[in-house]
Amino acid sequence: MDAAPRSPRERFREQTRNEAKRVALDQLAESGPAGISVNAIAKRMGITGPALYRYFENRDALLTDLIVDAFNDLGDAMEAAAQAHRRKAPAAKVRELGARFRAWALEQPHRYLLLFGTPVPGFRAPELTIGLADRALRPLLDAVADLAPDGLPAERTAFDRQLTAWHERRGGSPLPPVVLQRGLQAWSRMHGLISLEVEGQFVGMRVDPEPLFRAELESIIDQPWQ
Amino acid sequence: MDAAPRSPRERFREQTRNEAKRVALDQLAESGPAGISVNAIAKRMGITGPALYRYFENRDALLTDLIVDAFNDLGDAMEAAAQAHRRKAPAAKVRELGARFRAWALEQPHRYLLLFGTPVPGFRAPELTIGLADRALRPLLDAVADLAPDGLPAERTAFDRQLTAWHERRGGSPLPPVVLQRGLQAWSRMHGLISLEVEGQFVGMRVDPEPLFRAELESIIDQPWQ
DNA sequence: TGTACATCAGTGAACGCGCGTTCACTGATGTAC
DNA sequence: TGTACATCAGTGAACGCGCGTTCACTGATGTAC
Repeated sequence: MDAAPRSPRERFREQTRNEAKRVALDQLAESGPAGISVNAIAKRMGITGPALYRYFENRDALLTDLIVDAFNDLGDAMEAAAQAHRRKAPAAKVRELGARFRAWALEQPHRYLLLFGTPVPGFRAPELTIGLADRALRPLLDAVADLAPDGLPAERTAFDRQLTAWHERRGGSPLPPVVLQRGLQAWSRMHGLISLEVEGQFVGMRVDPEPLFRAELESIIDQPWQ
Repeated sequence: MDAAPRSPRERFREQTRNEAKRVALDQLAESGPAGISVNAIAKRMGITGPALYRYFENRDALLTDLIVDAFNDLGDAMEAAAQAHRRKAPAAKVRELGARFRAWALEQPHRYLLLFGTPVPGFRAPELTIGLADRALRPLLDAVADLAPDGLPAERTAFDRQLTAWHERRGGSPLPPVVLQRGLQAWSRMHGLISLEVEGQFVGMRVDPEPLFRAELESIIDQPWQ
């Protein structure tokens, strides 16, 4: 988006900002959201705490940045995968995009939790994350929509209306409510398994979540459209 | 389990302990896990921080207590529901138990997150919670198992073996792996929707998660056994 | 190319805060004779 | 029933810690003439 950094000083600023964010992610991975502390990050970078205030207005601004970056990163990954598999059949697309989503989450679980986990206490995510989240999930929801046959019924219930309104707000071209519901179902099923996995629930059970995940994707693909 | 409190002093101790835990849950609801602080709880109770050390060895012991209580409470609720609906058909049982699970989670979302949410940073849940979690989920998994027809195939893959081993460890009588998988699927689908709901993801979308949840229960009931 | 000045990254001291936890104590409550 | 003693809930001071954030400063880097 932005043009390349202009002056050397600007370039330097950007480097430092990025390093701070990288270190913040390390802290997040090691100590959870509470570990993202201005002083701790600065110490790791070999500078003093107050120096960081040259780069971020305050701790919340830094946190917001991390979240925005993570959504963008996930969004990039999902769009790249959509692009890579664009010629495949809808079912195959769902498999690929689902796998990509899970892979992204497992590569950096702490980041996944930052986006979809328990809200960081005392931190109110800004409105803009709604749009970002939508971008990250859209390719998969589109692939699910492609599974649908023609001739599905239009709006019938109040719930259907909510779905349609939501879809309109995000600027989607009209789709039957059942399709939208299936999209949310896909998201929720993936999230259920991934969050249990990322939180370590399967470790104690000594069960590999991967086949479970694949089965959930198949269940989305195979589920009849009544 | 335990006999009634013996002396007046013991009774008093138990009262204070319970009040501390009640206040801790209030703090949890208001400020997240980080809000569960010895000093803050004591202040709310109108005593000083150190006084609480008469009742809990340290902060972690208090947290552990909260988790154990919550698992037991959920376990009680699920077993009571299983008892109440014991004469119904399997599908109806799954509906009732699923609804009970969600209701419990929504009644006290912070407690649900304490059990199934992002692990509290720096806090290692003791082994015993595994057994407690199992008790809480068992009635529902049993109901799902009751849905299964006879003659399902036995162990075939390495994954099947993991499922069987897990089920054996929890002391269950033999069941086909597909059935065990279906049970985990039910758990994961419920958790996916509930955790998204509890974290407020549906608020911004203005979509009511309740029909989605009911649809997920139906999907568990209707899913073919291949 | 050389000097004068403006910019700005980073420092170190300081602020008030809340945290978990220990310790020696006071004073009320319960127990034994 | 009355006294002597033991138990134990709760206090208040203190510990060291890390937090976010401000402020006046130093000194290096970049810019303009």
